[in-house]
Amino acid sequence: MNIGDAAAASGVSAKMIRHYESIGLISPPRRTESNYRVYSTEDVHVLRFIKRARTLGFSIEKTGMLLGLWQDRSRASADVKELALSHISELEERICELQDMVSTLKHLAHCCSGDGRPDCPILNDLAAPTALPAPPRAGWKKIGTRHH
Amino acid sequence: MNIGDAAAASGVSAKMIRHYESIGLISPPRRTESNYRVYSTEDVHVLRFIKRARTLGFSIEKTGMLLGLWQDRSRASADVKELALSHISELEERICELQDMVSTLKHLAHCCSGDGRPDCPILNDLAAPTALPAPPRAGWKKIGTRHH
DNA sequence: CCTAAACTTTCCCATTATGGGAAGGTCAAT
DNA sequence: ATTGACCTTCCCATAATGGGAAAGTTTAGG
Repeated sequence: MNIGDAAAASGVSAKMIRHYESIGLISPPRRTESNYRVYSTEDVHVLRFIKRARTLGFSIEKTGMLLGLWQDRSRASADVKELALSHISELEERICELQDMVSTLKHLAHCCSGDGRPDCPILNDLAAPTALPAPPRAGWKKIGTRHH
Repeated sequence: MNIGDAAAASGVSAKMIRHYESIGLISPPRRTESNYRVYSTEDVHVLRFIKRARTLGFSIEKTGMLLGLWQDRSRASADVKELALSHISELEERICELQDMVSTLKHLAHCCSGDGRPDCPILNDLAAPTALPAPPRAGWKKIGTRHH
């Protein structure tokens, strides 16, 4: 099967198949005499595995680890589970960050009349002098006082 | 004030201040005779505004729009609100996607014994032949049958 | 006054994952 | 033989950020 067929059969674009090969996620397939890549149904299984892992949000690096575990018949399921759990944690952290943004924005939007008048609590919030963790370094010089 | 001070006062790194200038998000500040960028406290306000917008997850492009509205005294708060609401929608969509991943993964991890045995529902799921929307193109040729 | 440290400048490169597109070779069907 | 659909490699682009080099500037200490 050529790369286009493997792409259609796996859901991974031809472009990405070549990319995965170039970064070593999958091994280079054999080639026809005319240099076309040739894939087996086994290769397609691997590509689907990758596709599914990516769909679940695993980075390519972690996908590679999962692939390694998958192909290691003597793996411990504990290793896989650990990978999955740490990934869940990362996802949940990102969710929290996004939820924080949403709740702040919802509050601001709720307070905004949303009519033709210019006054806007959303802009006011964005423009509010936020207390920074580290205050400016020792008194800045006034601008325009330096001459060389 | 030099760029380092503006960075400390705004929470935006010097690197990013230059970057924002290069993409036109902020206007080029005047320079000293020795070519150092000079910032006013007004510039710092702008940078803080950007920082806050970025913290709330607005893309740089949308941040630029917000900045434009902020500086337009005759804006309608409805425009700002619309921007905010559409941003909220995007965030919520991303949250949903992440939550889908998490719930699938939690289910799989729950089903995984996580011990020393190799059998693992997580890997089984990843390896499961997923039904693809578009099936492979008309019957692939068997491999290795082509000779030129 | 000189030197060293701290700062600034520009420029290039890396990241993550994906796609677009060009230029050229190959294959299959008309 | 021509045409259209493939394939190949190579370069570039995205979004936002940072790292680091090489060179110039400023400032503080001695």
